Amino acid sequence: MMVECDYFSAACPSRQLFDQVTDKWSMMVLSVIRAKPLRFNTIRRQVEGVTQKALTQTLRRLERNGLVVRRVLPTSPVAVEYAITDLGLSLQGPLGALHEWTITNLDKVSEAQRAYEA
Amino acid sequence: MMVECDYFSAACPSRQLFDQVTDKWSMMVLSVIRAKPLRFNTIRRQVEGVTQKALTQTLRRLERNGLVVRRVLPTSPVAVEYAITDLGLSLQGPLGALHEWTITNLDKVSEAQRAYEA
DNA sequence: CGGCATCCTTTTGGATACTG
DNA sequence: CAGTATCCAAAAGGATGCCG
Repeated sequence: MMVECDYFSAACPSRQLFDQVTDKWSMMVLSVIRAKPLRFNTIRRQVEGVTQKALTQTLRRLERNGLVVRRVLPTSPVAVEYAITDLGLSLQGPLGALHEWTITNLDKVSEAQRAYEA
Repeated sequence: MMVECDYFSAACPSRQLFDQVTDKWSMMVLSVIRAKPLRFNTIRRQVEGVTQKALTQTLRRLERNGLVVRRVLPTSPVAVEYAITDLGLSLQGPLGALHEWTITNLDKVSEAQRAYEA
């Protein structure tokens, strides 16, 4: 079933989802766990600049939205693994394209910024 | 020239650009002015929920990044028109794809959310 | 009409300490 | 190791008033 949704309506539920998937850290987290599931502190080390608090929040939201699954491994001490889901993988396409855009157009944007200051 | 940029490095300039183009209002503003240039208050009315302050900030940033051009029409009282640039148009592809994703996967996400609460 | 400036409230973010 | 809880600083957001 397709949800009825006006792109510009404040009530449109896809607006909120859009905000969540374009979150500052979500894209990077999804990327680092794409190849294989990773543990909390491994992700933390790879995503430079993320705090423990922010990473926890990001992972919870990703999990809640079905983009990531959390698995507790019964070792001692416990290990926790985060894996990307099929839904998460399907998001990577659009997200990657957007990131590609930022890379390829960084120069044009920088130039525009210099022009703007003048 | 392609910028050297490590996706996960905190110093990577594309990170900041990514944050800016995935801004809450940017996508909607770019969409509404896509067909033809619009004036400030017209945009404001179409993008439901945006405040005057937020719209001003969004437009300034879009302009600064070269995605939008601001034109002052010498009428009385003055009219100000915002038009999308070629760079802005090139961003619409990836941005639109991402928005498409949110629409088509809203159901799956909602289902995941229900599952998560349980 | 299209803003900018100010004020104030609310949200977010970082740092630190503590726990199973 | 993988968090939660707390506290404080910083940033964002809304409301209002004013101006060219």
